[in-house]
Amino acid sequence: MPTREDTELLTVRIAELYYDENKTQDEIGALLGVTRWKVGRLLTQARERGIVRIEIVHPRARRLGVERELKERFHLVDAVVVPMGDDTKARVATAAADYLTALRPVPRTLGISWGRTLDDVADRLPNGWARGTTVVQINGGVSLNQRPGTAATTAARIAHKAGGEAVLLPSPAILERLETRLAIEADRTVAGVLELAASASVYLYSAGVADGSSVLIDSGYLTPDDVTELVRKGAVGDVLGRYIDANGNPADPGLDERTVGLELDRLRRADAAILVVSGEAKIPVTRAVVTNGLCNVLVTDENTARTLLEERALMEEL
Amino acid sequence: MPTREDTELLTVRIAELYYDENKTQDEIGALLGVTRWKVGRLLTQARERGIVRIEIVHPRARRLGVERELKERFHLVDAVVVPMGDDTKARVATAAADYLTALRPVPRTLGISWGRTLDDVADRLPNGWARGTTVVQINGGVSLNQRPGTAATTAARIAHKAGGEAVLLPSPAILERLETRLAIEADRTVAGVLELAASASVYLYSAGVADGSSVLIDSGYLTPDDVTELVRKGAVGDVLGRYIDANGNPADPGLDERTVGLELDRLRRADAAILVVSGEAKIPVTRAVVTNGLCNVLVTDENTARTLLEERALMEEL
DNA sequence: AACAGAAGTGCTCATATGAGCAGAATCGGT
DNA sequence: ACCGATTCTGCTCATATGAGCACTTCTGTT
Repeated sequence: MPTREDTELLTVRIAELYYDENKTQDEIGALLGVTRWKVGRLLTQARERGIVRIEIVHPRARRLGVERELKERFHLVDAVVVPMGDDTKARVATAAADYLTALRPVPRTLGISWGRTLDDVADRLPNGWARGTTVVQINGGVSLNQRPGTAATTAARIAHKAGGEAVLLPSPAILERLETRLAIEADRTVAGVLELAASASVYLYSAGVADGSSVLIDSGYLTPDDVTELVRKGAVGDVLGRYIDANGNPADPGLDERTVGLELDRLRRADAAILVVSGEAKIPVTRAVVTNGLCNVLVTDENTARTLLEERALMEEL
Repeated sequence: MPTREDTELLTVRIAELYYDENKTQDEIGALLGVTRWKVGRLLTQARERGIVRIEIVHPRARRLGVERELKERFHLVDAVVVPMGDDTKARVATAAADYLTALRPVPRTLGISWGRTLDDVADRLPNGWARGTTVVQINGGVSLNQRPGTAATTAARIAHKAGGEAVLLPSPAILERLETRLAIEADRTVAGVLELAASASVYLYSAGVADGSSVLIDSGYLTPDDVTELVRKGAVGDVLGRYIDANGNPADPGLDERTVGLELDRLRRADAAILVVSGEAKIPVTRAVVTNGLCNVLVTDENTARTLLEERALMEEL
């Protein structure tokens, strides 16, 4: 009787002849003394069982299978997953730019956050990616930043490449007192921008990690101690400058009320709320965003995607 | 006009849909707005240009392409090349065992050398690999070895698994004086074995490196100094206990005349002279054997094979 | 501007291949 | 040892695919 071992060896030989030598299944059958149907079946098995591995090696390759799983498990409209590489972050940014360029209908108004990731995406958008799209900032700026103007230039660049207008949010990200926030939001300019932001159909944003590396610390809005305290309260990271816990709720409601920018709830009703994230550290925030409907399109790397899916799979086993 | 970049991206998308999503070329064409013929052509390109990489992942996988090149360049009857892995040596041994098992016609008499490699091959031969094949040792034994009997047991094991008889060569590998060698070869038993060895149709042997690691040093036939001297004379390694230079000639004719065993020339006229080698260190001997017709079947690892081919390619560029 | 050669395109047609199915072989439990 | 259930096998047939071929479109040269 043919043992498991034998069949496997036969399968390997068949795979070699088929994929390396471009022989036809018929020829292989004749050569190895099996029917061509068996050859076909063993080839299917070989692919299924991973003996034959077909890989697409390209910086712009995607992981369609993982994307499908993500969409299904997290009820997303779309997902873009790029394979890992030494330039993973760049690949994710390129993928986001590609996605935005291909997005139909082309958004009349696009709301964006700011940060390193968004900057990378702006870099990679081609000129003419849209025709006359208005780009509006959806969370408070970084006037205190060492690299002044980054937030503003990101929006300006994206708008410029679309042949459209950039609308900046002339406000700090976080204010010291609730009253100040209310006052500044009452200001006609700021109110107008926020209104425009709320009217956008598409949002593109990233997320920050709740640790010492936060841009909000760099920018002087928070101290490292503030962040430690936030983490103690359950914060996993920030979206649009707002720190959320694993359930997608503000980790510190008091702080949240002093934060200027789009309400997170608005994201749930957007045509496209596109979260762009990459890197091991951001997995917890990403999970929070994705499990709580704070985005409906996720652009990320394979590692992040798979981690999210694994955890979810484990949970379902209970 | 479509730029190179565009086409490449299109190719990647097509490859993903075809290989990851099992869509038909027709469907892909419709989906991406190109004719199905273009889809087919781009897929061919993708394979050629390495964007799509198809790999057979299995310890018993082989490298048929490299094998073909080896056969052609070195005028071999056959070549077996296994992919690298953490168990490369084991793979090569298994491949040699497979080859021997599949060899037709089944040899009535098989001549073998001894050593670690041959031992590994013996281990991996299945019971009943042949029916009644006589296994004869073709070079002097290792009576002085710390692990006594290895050489004898190798032959015995191979013979046993074939349901045949083992014939051992009861002689030291190297003698101190030419006269002694002549005397021992004149002895009826030894002469008989050598005659039988010369009558074999198939030979299976490995090769040794000319350095301190040589089994002939371990066995006490040579001192490290002897080997250093041999290297000075151009020795690259030994085959059947005989040290050869890059041209396949005895590195030290005097020594060669004191070595007991089959003449290397006999290998050139064998139906199958199967060399089994693995490992970076053995590349020089392998090259010597292979370029000088001292084997007509080579069983080795991918690294060795590719190195031999590259060198050859370089030479041809001149 | 004209043109030869190369590269690319859409097509026909022969062939390779997978889906689906009925019968054979094998398995596992009593 | 029996029989029901599953797996395996060889097949038909519809479909997917690559080779080959005119024809078009570039490209670079005079």
